[in-house]
Amino acid sequence: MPGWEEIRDSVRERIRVREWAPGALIPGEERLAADYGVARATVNRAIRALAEAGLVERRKRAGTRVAELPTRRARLEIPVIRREVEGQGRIYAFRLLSARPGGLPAEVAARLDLPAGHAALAIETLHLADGRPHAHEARWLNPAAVPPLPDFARISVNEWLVANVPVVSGEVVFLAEAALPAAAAALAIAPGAPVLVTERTTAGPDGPITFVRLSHVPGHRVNLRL
Amino acid sequence: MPGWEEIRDSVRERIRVREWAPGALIPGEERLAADYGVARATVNRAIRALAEAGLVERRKRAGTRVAELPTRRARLEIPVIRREVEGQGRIYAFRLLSARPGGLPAEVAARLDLPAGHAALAIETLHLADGRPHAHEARWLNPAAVPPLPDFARISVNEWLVANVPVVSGEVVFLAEAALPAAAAALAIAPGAPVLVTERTTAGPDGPITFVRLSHVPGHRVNLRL
DNA sequence: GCCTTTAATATGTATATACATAAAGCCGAG
DNA sequence: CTCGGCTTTATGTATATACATATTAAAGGC
Repeated sequence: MPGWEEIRDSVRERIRVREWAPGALIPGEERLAADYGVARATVNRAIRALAEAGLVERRKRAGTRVAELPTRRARLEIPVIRREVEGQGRIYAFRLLSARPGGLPAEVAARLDLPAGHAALAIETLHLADGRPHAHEARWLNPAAVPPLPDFARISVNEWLVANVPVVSGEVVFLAEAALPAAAAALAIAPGAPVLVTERTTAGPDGPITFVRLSHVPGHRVNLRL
Repeated sequence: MPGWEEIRDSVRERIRVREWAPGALIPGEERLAADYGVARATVNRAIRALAEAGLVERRKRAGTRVAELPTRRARLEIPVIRREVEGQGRIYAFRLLSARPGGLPAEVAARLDLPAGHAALAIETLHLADGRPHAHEARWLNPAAVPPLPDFARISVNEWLVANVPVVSGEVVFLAEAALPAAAAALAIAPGAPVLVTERTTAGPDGPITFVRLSHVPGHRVNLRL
Protein backbone atom coordinates (compact mmCIF):
# COMPACT_ATOMS: atom_id res chain seq x y z
CA MET A 1 0.00 0.00 0.00
CA PRO A 2 1.65 3.22 -1.15
CA GLY A 3 2.38 6.13 1.17
CA TRP A 4 1.97 9.76 0.23
CA GLU A 5 5.57 10.10 -0.86
CA GLU A 6 5.28 7.23 -3.27
CA ILE A 7 2.11 8.71 -4.68
CA ARG A 8 3.82 12.07 -5.02
CA ASP A 9 6.71 10.43 -6.87
CA SER A 10 4.37 8.43 -9.06
CA VAL A 11 2.35 11.47 -10.05
CA ARG A 12 5.53 13.44 -10.67
CA GLU A 13 6.75 10.68 -12.94
CA ARG A 14 3.47 10.54 -14.83
CA ILE A 15 3.80 14.26 -15.40
CA ARG A 16 7.38 13.84 -16.53
CA VAL A 17 6.47 11.25 -19.14
CA ARG A 18 3.74 13.55 -20.34
CA GLU A 19 0.84 11.36 -19.38
CA TRP A 20 -0.61 14.73 -18.49
CA ALA A 21 0.83 17.56 -20.54
CA PRO A 22 1.63 20.98 -19.13
CA GLY A 23 -1.60 22.89 -18.67
CA ALA A 24 -3.74 19.76 -18.59
CA LEU A 25 -6.02 18.75 -15.76
CA ILE A 26 -5.02 15.75 -13.74
CA PRO A 27 -7.66 13.49 -12.17
CA GLY A 28 -9.32 14.67 -8.97
CA GLU A 29 -8.27 13.53 -5.55
CA GLU A 30 -11.21 11.18 -5.19
CA ARG A 31 -10.34 9.49 -8.43
CA LEU A 32 -6.63 9.18 -7.71
CA ALA A 33 -7.40 7.87 -4.24
CA ALA A 34 -9.49 5.10 -5.78
CA ASP A 35 -6.81 4.35 -8.39
CA TYR A 36 -4.04 4.11 -5.85
CA GLY A 37 -6.22 2.41 -3.30
CA VAL A 38 -5.70 4.96 -0.53
CA ALA A 39 -7.74 7.58 1.29
CA ARG A 40 -8.29 10.99 -0.24
CA ALA A 41 -6.27 12.66 2.51
CA THR A 42 -3.23 10.70 1.42
CA VAL A 43 -3.56 11.82 -2.18
CA ASN A 44 -4.18 15.35 -0.94
CA ARG A 45 -0.89 15.30 0.94
CA ALA A 46 0.97 14.08 -2.13
CA ILE A 47 -0.51 16.56 -4.57
CA ARG A 48 -0.15 19.41 -2.13
CA ALA A 49 3.56 18.67 -1.94
CA LEU A 50 3.79 18.90 -5.72
CA ALA A 51 1.88 22.17 -5.63
CA GLU A 52 4.28 23.57 -3.05
CA ALA A 53 7.14 22.52 -5.30
CA GLY A 54 5.51 24.42 -8.13
CA LEU A 55 4.92 21.44 -10.37
CA VAL A 56 1.14 21.69 -10.37
CA GLU A 57 -1.37 24.41 -9.66
CA ARG A 58 -4.51 23.80 -7.68
CA ARG A 59 -7.77 25.68 -7.50
CA LYS A 60 -10.93 24.74 -5.76
CA ARG A 61 -13.65 23.47 -7.96
CA ALA A 62 -11.38 23.96 -11.00
CA GLY A 63 -9.14 21.03 -10.11
CA THR A 64 -5.41 20.51 -10.39
CA ARG A 65 -3.44 21.19 -13.52
CA VAL A 66 0.17 20.68 -14.52
CA ALA A 67 2.10 23.94 -14.41
CA GLU A 68 2.90 25.33 -17.85
CA LEU A 69 6.42 26.29 -17.01
CA PRO A 70 7.32 24.31 -13.95
CA THR A 71 9.56 26.91 -12.45
CA ARG A 72 11.37 24.85 -9.95
CA ARG A 73 11.31 26.24 -6.50
CA ALA A 74 13.96 25.00 -4.23
CA ARG A 75 14.61 25.88 -0.68
CA LEU A 76 17.97 27.29 0.01
CA GLU A 77 19.51 28.15 3.29
CA ILE A 78 20.97 31.56 3.80
CA PRO A 79 24.37 31.22 5.35
CA VAL A 80 25.22 32.73 8.69
CA ILE A 81 28.82 33.78 8.32
CA ARG A 82 30.10 32.40 11.58
CA ARG A 83 28.62 29.03 10.79
CA GLU A 84 29.92 29.09 7.28
CA VAL A 85 33.46 29.83 8.41
CA GLU A 86 33.40 27.32 11.24
CA GLY A 87 31.95 24.76 8.88
CA GLN A 88 35.17 24.99 6.90
CA GLY A 89 37.15 24.25 10.03
CA ARG A 90 38.41 27.79 10.38
CA ILE A 91 38.25 30.11 13.35
CA TYR A 92 35.71 32.87 13.14
CA ALA A 93 36.08 36.34 14.57
CA PHE A 94 34.78 39.77 13.74
CA ARG A 95 35.73 43.37 14.36
CA LEU A 96 33.22 46.12 14.79
CA LEU A 97 34.70 48.93 12.71
CA SER A 98 32.10 51.56 13.45
CA ALA A 99 28.55 51.98 14.69
CA ARG A 100 26.84 55.31 14.72
CA PRO A 101 23.40 56.80 14.29
CA GLY A 102 22.65 58.71 11.15
CA GLY A 103 20.18 59.24 8.33
CA LEU A 104 19.61 56.66 5.62
CA PRO A 105 21.27 57.44 2.28
CA ALA A 106 18.74 57.69 -0.51
CA GLU A 107 19.62 54.43 -2.23
CA VAL A 108 19.50 52.42 0.97
CA ALA A 109 16.26 54.11 1.97
CA ALA A 110 14.76 53.13 -1.35
CA ARG A 111 15.69 49.50 -0.85
CA LEU A 112 14.19 49.50 2.62
CA ASP A 113 11.09 51.32 1.50
CA LEU A 114 11.70 54.12 4.01
CA PRO A 115 12.06 57.87 3.46
CA ALA A 116 15.59 59.10 2.78
CA GLY A 117 17.20 60.46 5.92
CA HIS A 118 15.11 58.20 8.16
CA ALA A 119 16.83 57.62 11.51
CA ALA A 120 19.08 54.59 11.34
CA LEU A 121 22.10 52.95 12.84
CA ALA A 122 25.00 52.51 10.42
CA ILE A 123 27.26 49.61 11.31
CA GLU A 124 30.44 48.50 9.65
CA THR A 125 31.89 45.11 10.49
CA LEU A 126 34.84 43.08 9.30
CA HIS A 127 34.45 39.33 9.42
CA LEU A 128 37.61 37.29 9.86
CA ALA A 129 38.46 33.67 9.16
CA ASP A 130 41.62 32.38 10.83
CA GLY A 131 42.49 35.98 11.57
CA ARG A 132 42.42 37.04 7.94
CA PRO A 133 39.78 39.25 6.35
CA HIS A 134 36.85 37.25 5.06
CA ALA A 135 34.09 39.72 4.32
CA HIS A 136 33.28 43.35 4.84
CA GLU A 137 29.81 44.22 6.01
CA ALA A 138 28.07 47.57 5.71
CA ARG A 139 24.70 47.58 7.42
CA TRP A 140 21.91 49.99 8.11
CA LEU A 141 19.53 49.10 10.88
CA ASN A 142 16.09 50.54 11.48
CA PRO A 143 15.89 50.99 15.28
CA ALA A 144 12.13 51.41 15.14
CA ALA A 145 11.67 47.82 14.04
CA VAL A 146 13.79 45.97 16.56
CA PRO A 147 13.97 45.45 20.32
CA PRO A 148 16.54 47.43 22.33
CA LEU A 149 19.99 46.75 20.99
CA PRO A 150 22.69 44.82 22.80
CA ASP A 151 26.38 45.58 22.72
CA PHE A 152 27.42 44.72 19.21
CA ALA A 153 31.06 44.41 20.14
CA ARG A 154 30.21 41.14 21.86
CA ILE A 155 27.72 39.50 19.53
CA SER A 156 27.65 40.01 15.80
CA VAL A 157 24.75 42.02 14.48
CA ASN A 158 23.84 39.32 12.05
CA GLU A 159 23.60 36.67 14.68
CA TRP A 160 21.71 38.79 17.12
CA LEU A 161 19.17 39.71 14.49
CA VAL A 162 18.73 36.16 13.30
CA ALA A 163 18.10 35.07 16.84
CA ASN A 164 15.98 37.97 18.01
CA VAL A 165 14.01 39.47 15.21
CA PRO A 166 11.54 37.47 13.15
CA VAL A 167 11.77 38.07 9.46
CA VAL A 168 8.61 38.00 7.47
CA SER A 169 9.93 38.99 4.09
CA GLY A 170 13.08 40.02 2.37
CA GLU A 171 15.26 39.91 -0.65
CA VAL A 172 18.76 38.75 -1.46
CA VAL A 173 20.77 40.07 -4.38
CA PHE A 174 24.06 38.75 -5.71
CA LEU A 175 26.27 40.85 -7.90
CA ALA A 176 29.91 41.24 -8.91
CA GLU A 177 31.73 44.52 -8.84
CA ALA A 178 35.17 46.04 -8.74
CA ALA A 179 36.02 46.45 -5.06
CA LEU A 180 35.05 49.85 -3.68
CA PRO A 181 37.77 51.75 -1.77
CA ALA A 182 36.25 51.20 1.69
CA ALA A 183 35.81 47.49 1.21
CA ALA A 184 39.17 47.07 -0.50
CA ALA A 185 40.93 48.77 2.40
CA ALA A 186 39.16 46.70 5.01
CA LEU A 187 39.74 43.45 3.15
CA ALA A 188 43.34 44.36 2.31
CA ILE A 189 42.91 43.69 -1.39
CA ALA A 190 43.69 45.67 -4.50
CA PRO A 191 41.04 48.28 -5.29
CA GLY A 192 39.22 47.18 -8.39
CA ALA A 193 39.60 43.45 -7.76
CA PRO A 194 36.42 41.54 -8.62
CA VAL A 195 34.44 40.96 -5.44
CA LEU A 196 31.23 39.10 -4.87
CA VAL A 197 28.67 41.28 -3.17
CA THR A 198 25.49 40.09 -1.51
CA GLU A 199 22.89 42.62 -0.56
CA ARG A 200 20.12 41.62 1.76
CA THR A 201 17.07 43.51 2.86
CA THR A 202 14.72 42.13 5.47
CA ALA A 203 11.45 43.27 6.89
CA GLY A 204 9.63 42.10 9.98
CA PRO A 205 6.20 42.60 11.50
CA ASP A 206 7.13 46.11 12.64
CA GLY A 207 8.44 47.30 9.30
CA PRO A 208 11.76 47.25 7.45
CA ILE A 209 14.57 45.95 9.61
CA THR A 210 17.91 46.12 7.92
CA PHE A 211 19.87 46.44 4.74
CA VAL A 212 23.22 44.65 4.58
CA ARG A 213 25.86 44.85 1.95
CA LEU A 214 28.46 42.13 2.23
CA SER A 215 31.63 42.28 0.14
CA HIS A 216 33.48 38.99 0.06
CA VAL A 217 37.14 38.48 -0.37
CA PRO A 218 38.10 37.59 -3.99
CA GLY A 219 37.73 33.91 -4.76
CA HIS A 220 34.93 33.46 -2.27
CA ARG A 221 32.12 31.21 -3.35
CA VAL A 222 28.64 31.36 -1.92
CA ASN A 223 27.29 27.88 -1.85
CA LEU A 224 23.63 26.99 -1.79
CA ARG A 225 22.18 23.53 -1.66
CA LEU A 226 19.01 22.81 -3.50
CA MET B 1 -12.04 27.58 17.11
CA PRO B 2 -8.57 28.17 15.69
CA GLY B 3 -7.40 26.68 12.40
CA TRP B 4 -3.91 25.36 11.78
CA GLU B 5 -2.69 28.65 10.38
CA GLU B 6 -3.73 30.52 13.49
CA ILE B 7 -2.03 27.94 15.64
CA ARG B 8 1.10 28.22 13.52
CA ASP B 9 1.06 32.00 13.91
CA SER B 10 0.41 31.75 17.62
CA VAL B 11 3.29 29.34 18.18
CA ARG B 12 5.56 31.46 16.03
CA GLU B 13 4.68 34.49 18.12
CA ARG B 14 5.28 32.63 21.36
CA ILE B 15 8.70 31.71 20.03
CA ARG B 16 9.35 35.30 19.05
CA VAL B 17 8.57 36.62 22.51
CA ARG B 18 10.84 33.96 23.98
CA GLU B 19 8.20 32.02 25.79
CA TRP B 20 10.37 29.18 24.52
CA ALA B 21 14.00 30.15 24.01
CA PRO B 22 16.13 28.89 21.14
CA GLY B 23 17.11 25.31 21.83
CA ALA B 24 14.26 24.74 24.26
CA LEU B 25 11.64 22.06 23.90
CA ILE B 26 8.14 23.19 23.17
CA PRO B 27 5.16 21.21 24.46
CA GLY B 28 4.21 18.06 22.60
CA GLU B 29 1.44 17.93 20.05
CA GLU B 30 -0.96 16.25 22.42
CA ARG B 31 -0.46 18.97 24.97
CA LEU B 32 -0.78 21.84 22.52
CA ALA B 33 -3.86 20.24 21.01
CA ALA B 34 -5.47 20.21 24.44
CA ASP B 35 -4.38 23.80 25.13
CA TYR B 36 -5.74 25.12 21.87
CA GLY B 37 -8.77 22.88 21.98
CA VAL B 38 -8.16 21.18 18.65
CA ALA B 39 -7.22 17.73 17.39
CA ARG B 40 -3.61 16.62 17.34
CA ALA B 41 -3.59 16.52 13.53
CA THR B 42 -4.31 20.23 13.46
CA VAL B 43 -1.40 21.03 15.72
CA ASN B 44 0.75 18.66 13.69
CA ARG B 45 -0.02 20.59 10.53
CA ALA B 46 0.86 23.88 12.21
CA ILE B 47 4.13 22.74 13.74
CA ARG B 48 5.14 20.92 10.59
CA ALA B 49 4.79 24.20 8.70
CA LEU B 50 7.12 25.88 11.19
CA ALA B 51 9.57 23.00 10.82
CA GLU B 52 9.53 23.35 7.05
CA ALA B 53 10.23 27.05 7.49
CA GLY B 54 13.22 26.14 9.65
CA LEU B 55 11.96 27.77 12.83
CA VAL B 56 11.77 24.57 14.84
CA GLU B 57 13.37 21.18 14.59
CA ARG B 58 11.45 18.01 15.15
CA ARG B 59 12.65 14.56 16.01
CA LYS B 60 10.66 11.56 16.91
CA ARG B 61 10.66 10.69 20.53
CA ALA B 62 12.86 13.73 21.26
CA GLY B 63 10.12 16.24 20.62
CA THR B 64 10.16 19.65 18.98
CA ARG B 65 12.63 22.33 19.86
CA VAL B 66 13.13 25.90 18.78
CA ALA B 67 15.97 26.11 16.29
CA GLU B 68 19.13 27.53 17.79
CA LEU B 69 20.09 29.41 14.71
CA PRO B 70 16.99 29.74 12.64
CA THR B 71 18.78 29.37 9.37
CA ARG B 72 16.47 31.04 7.03
CA ARG B 73 15.34 29.26 3.95
CA ALA B 74 14.59 31.21 0.87
CA ARG B 75 12.76 29.97 -2.10
CA LEU B 76 15.05 30.00 -5.05
CA GLU B 77 13.41 29.70 -8.38
CA ILE B 78 15.80 28.09 -10.77
CA PRO B 79 15.91 30.94 -13.19
CA VAL B 80 14.70 30.32 -16.67
CA ILE B 81 16.62 33.01 -18.43
CA ARG B 82 13.99 33.66 -21.02
CA ARG B 83 11.46 34.41 -18.32
CA GLU B 84 13.81 36.61 -16.42
CA VAL B 85 14.56 38.71 -19.49
CA GLU B 86 10.97 38.91 -20.61
CA GLY B 87 9.94 39.84 -17.09
CA GLN B 88 11.99 42.98 -17.51
CA GLY B 89 10.09 43.82 -20.66
CA ARG B 90 12.97 42.94 -22.93
CA ILE B 91 13.06 40.60 -25.88
CA TYR B 92 14.79 37.31 -25.32
CA ALA B 93 16.79 35.36 -27.85
CA PHE B 94 19.66 32.93 -27.70
CA ARG B 95 22.36 31.63 -29.99
CA LEU B 96 23.68 28.11 -29.80
CA LEU B 97 27.41 28.66 -30.15
CA SER B 98 28.45 25.02 -30.14
CA ALA B 99 27.24 21.59 -29.11
CA ARG B 100 29.46 18.59 -29.37
CA PRO B 101 30.05 15.30 -27.61
CA GLY B 102 33.21 14.90 -25.62
CA GLY B 103 34.71 13.76 -22.35
CA LEU B 104 34.18 15.64 -19.12
CA PRO B 105 37.10 17.80 -17.97
CA ALA B 106 38.39 16.72 -14.58
CA GLU B 107 37.04 19.71 -12.64
CA VAL B 108 33.58 19.41 -14.12
CA ALA B 109 33.57 15.68 -13.58
CA ALA B 110 34.43 16.23 -9.94
CA ARG B 111 31.52 18.59 -9.49
CA LEU B 112 29.15 16.13 -11.10
CA ASP B 113 30.55 13.21 -9.17
CA LEU B 114 31.37 11.35 -12.39
CA PRO B 115 34.70 9.95 -13.58
CA ALA B 116 36.83 12.32 -15.63
CA GLY B 117 36.41 11.72 -19.33
CA HIS B 118 32.86 10.40 -18.87
CA ALA B 119 30.83 10.79 -22.07
CA ALA B 120 29.07 14.15 -22.14
CA LEU B 121 27.62 16.77 -24.37
CA ALA B 122 29.34 20.15 -24.17
CA ILE B 123 27.06 23.03 -25.05
CA GLU B 124 27.88 26.70 -25.32
CA THR B 125 25.07 29.20 -25.53
CA LEU B 126 24.83 32.97 -25.65
CA HIS B 127 21.70 34.51 -24.18
CA LEU B 128 20.56 37.82 -25.56
CA ALA B 129 18.28 40.55 -24.23
CA ASP B 130 17.03 43.06 -26.77
CA GLY B 131 19.65 41.70 -29.14
CA ARG B 132 22.54 42.45 -26.81
CA PRO B 133 24.57 39.86 -24.93
CA HIS B 134 23.07 39.02 -21.58
CA ALA B 135 24.83 35.91 -20.35
CA HIS B 136 27.25 33.29 -21.57
CA GLU B 137 26.48 29.70 -20.74
CA ALA B 138 28.90 26.79 -20.75
CA ARG B 139 27.17 23.52 -20.00
CA TRP B 140 28.02 19.87 -19.75
CA LEU B 141 25.17 17.44 -20.00
CA ASN B 142 25.18 13.80 -18.96
CA PRO B 143 23.27 12.01 -21.74
CA ALA B 144 22.83 8.92 -19.60
CA ALA B 145 20.56 10.79 -17.19
CA VAL B 146 18.10 12.43 -19.54
CA PRO B 147 15.53 11.42 -22.16
CA PRO B 148 16.47 11.64 -25.83
CA LEU B 149 17.51 15.17 -26.65
CA PRO B 150 15.57 17.56 -28.85
CA ASP B 151 17.05 20.03 -31.30
CA PHE B 152 18.69 22.61 -29.08
CA ALA B 153 18.76 25.21 -31.80
CA ARG B 154 15.01 25.57 -31.34
CA ILE B 155 14.50 25.33 -27.60
CA SER B 156 17.06 26.42 -25.07
CA VAL B 157 18.73 23.66 -23.08
CA ASN B 158 17.81 25.28 -19.83
CA GLU B 159 14.15 25.47 -20.64
CA TRP B 160 13.98 21.96 -22.01
CA LEU B 161 15.65 20.56 -18.93
CA VAL B 162 13.46 22.47 -16.51
CA ALA B 163 10.39 21.20 -18.29
CA ASN B 164 11.49 17.63 -18.91
CA VAL B 165 13.86 16.41 -16.27
CA PRO B 166 12.98 16.28 -12.60
CA VAL B 167 15.66 17.58 -10.32
CA VAL B 168 16.07 15.85 -7.01
CA SER B 169 19.14 17.57 -5.73
CA GLY B 170 21.71 20.10 -6.69
CA GLU B 171 23.92 22.94 -5.75
CA VAL B 172 24.21 26.57 -6.77
CA VAL B 173 27.39 28.57 -6.38
CA PHE B 174 27.80 32.30 -6.83
CA LEU B 175 31.19 33.84 -7.35
CA ALA B 176 32.80 36.89 -8.87
CA GLU B 177 35.73 36.69 -11.21
CA ALA B 178 37.59 38.65 -13.82
CA ALA B 179 35.97 37.72 -17.13
CA LEU B 180 37.66 34.75 -18.82
CA PRO B 181 38.64 35.27 -22.46
CA ALA B 182 35.92 33.04 -23.92
CA ALA B 183 33.14 34.65 -21.92
CA ALA B 184 34.50 38.16 -22.47
CA ALA B 185 34.57 37.65 -26.21
CA ALA B 186 31.05 36.25 -26.34
CA LEU B 187 29.66 38.98 -24.11
CA ALA B 188 31.64 41.70 -25.90
CA ILE B 189 33.12 43.09 -22.71
CA ALA B 190 36.62 43.93 -21.65
CA PRO B 191 38.60 40.88 -20.52
CA GLY B 192 39.14 41.17 -16.79
CA ALA B 193 35.89 43.01 -16.11
CA PRO B 194 34.19 41.76 -12.93
CA VAL B 195 31.50 39.27 -13.88
CA LEU B 196 29.04 37.42 -11.73
CA VAL B 197 29.25 33.70 -12.32
CA THR B 198 26.68 31.18 -11.21
CA GLU B 199 27.58 27.54 -11.32
CA ARG B 200 24.83 25.01 -10.99
CA THR B 201 24.97 21.27 -10.71
CA THR B 202 21.83 19.20 -10.69
CA ALA B 203 21.15 15.55 -10.23
CA GLY B 204 18.01 13.59 -10.95
CA PRO B 205 16.76 10.11 -10.23
CA ASP B 206 19.02 8.66 -12.91
CA GLY B 207 22.21 10.30 -11.71
CA PRO B 208 24.01 13.60 -12.31
CA ILE B 209 22.34 15.63 -15.01
CA THR B 210 24.22 18.76 -15.83
CA PHE B 211 26.78 21.31 -14.82
CA VAL B 212 26.21 24.86 -15.99
CA ARG B 213 28.50 27.83 -15.73
CA LEU B 214 26.74 31.08 -16.43
CA SER B 215 28.74 34.30 -16.81
CA HIS B 216 26.57 37.37 -16.56
CA VAL B 217 27.18 40.68 -18.16
CA PRO B 218 28.72 43.23 -15.74
CA GLY B 219 26.15 44.98 -13.61
CA HIS B 220 23.80 42.01 -13.60
CA ARG B 221 22.05 41.28 -10.32
CA VAL B 222 20.63 37.93 -9.31
CA ASN B 223 17.59 38.48 -7.21
CA LEU B 224 16.09 36.05 -4.72
CA ARG B 225 12.98 36.62 -2.69
CA LEU B 226 12.81 35.37 0.84
C1' DG C 1 -29.32 38.31 -24.53
C1' DC C 2 -27.61 39.67 -20.07
C1' DC C 3 -27.35 39.67 -15.31
C1' DT C 4 -28.30 37.40 -10.89
C1' DT C 5 -29.08 33.50 -8.17
C1' DT C 6 -28.44 28.82 -7.18
C1' DA C 7 -26.65 24.28 -7.39
C1' DA C 8 -22.83 21.26 -8.16
C1' DT C 9 -18.10 20.04 -7.38
C1' DA C 10 -12.98 19.92 -6.35
C1' DT C 11 -10.04 21.24 -3.07
C1' DG C 12 -9.22 22.76 1.94
C1' DT C 13 -9.60 21.88 6.69
C1' DA C 14 -10.88 19.52 11.01
C1' DT C 15 -11.64 15.29 13.79
C1' DA C 16 -11.12 10.72 16.11
C1' DT C 17 -8.73 6.79 15.72
C1' DA C 18 -5.17 3.53 14.80
C1' DC C 19 -0.85 1.96 13.88
C1' DA C 20 4.17 2.91 12.27
C1' DT C 21 8.69 4.63 13.22
C1' DA C 22 12.53 6.62 15.36
C1' DA C 23 15.20 7.43 19.14
C1' DA C 24 16.05 8.23 24.07
C1' DG C 25 16.64 5.90 28.14
C1' DC C 26 16.36 1.87 31.10
C1' DC C 27 18.01 -2.47 32.39
C1' DG C 28 20.03 -6.76 32.46
C1' DA C 29 23.68 -9.99 30.61
C1' DG C 30 28.29 -10.51 29.96
C1' DC D 1 31.36 -0.93 33.04
C1' DT D 2 29.94 -1.66 28.41
C1' DC D 3 27.04 -3.48 25.04
C1' DG D 4 22.75 -4.99 23.30
C1' DG D 5 17.98 -5.43 23.56
C1' DC D 6 13.49 -3.75 25.39
C1' DT D 7 10.23 -0.20 26.64
C1' DT D 8 8.47 4.17 26.27
C1' DT D 9 7.14 8.13 23.97
C1' DA D 10 6.72 11.95 20.51
C1' DT D 11 6.24 12.49 15.98
C1' DG D 12 4.80 10.49 11.31
C1' DT D 13 1.39 8.53 8.48
C1' DA D 14 -3.08 6.55 7.12
C1' DT D 15 -8.19 6.38 7.31
C1' DA D 16 -13.20 7.53 7.34
C1' DT D 17 -16.00 11.16 7.95
C1' DA D 18 -17.82 15.71 8.00
C1' DC D 19 -18.17 20.23 6.85
C1' DA D 20 -16.09 24.72 4.73
C1' DT D 21 -14.90 27.38 0.77
C1' DA D 22 -14.09 28.81 -3.70
C1' DT D 23 -15.43 28.69 -8.22
C1' DT D 24 -17.62 27.04 -12.17
C1' DA D 25 -21.73 25.93 -14.58
C1' DA D 26 -26.42 25.90 -14.93
C1' DA D 27 -30.93 27.84 -14.11
C1' DG D 28 -33.88 31.55 -13.73
C1' DG D 29 -35.67 36.39 -14.03
C1' DC D 30 -35.72 40.58 -16.55
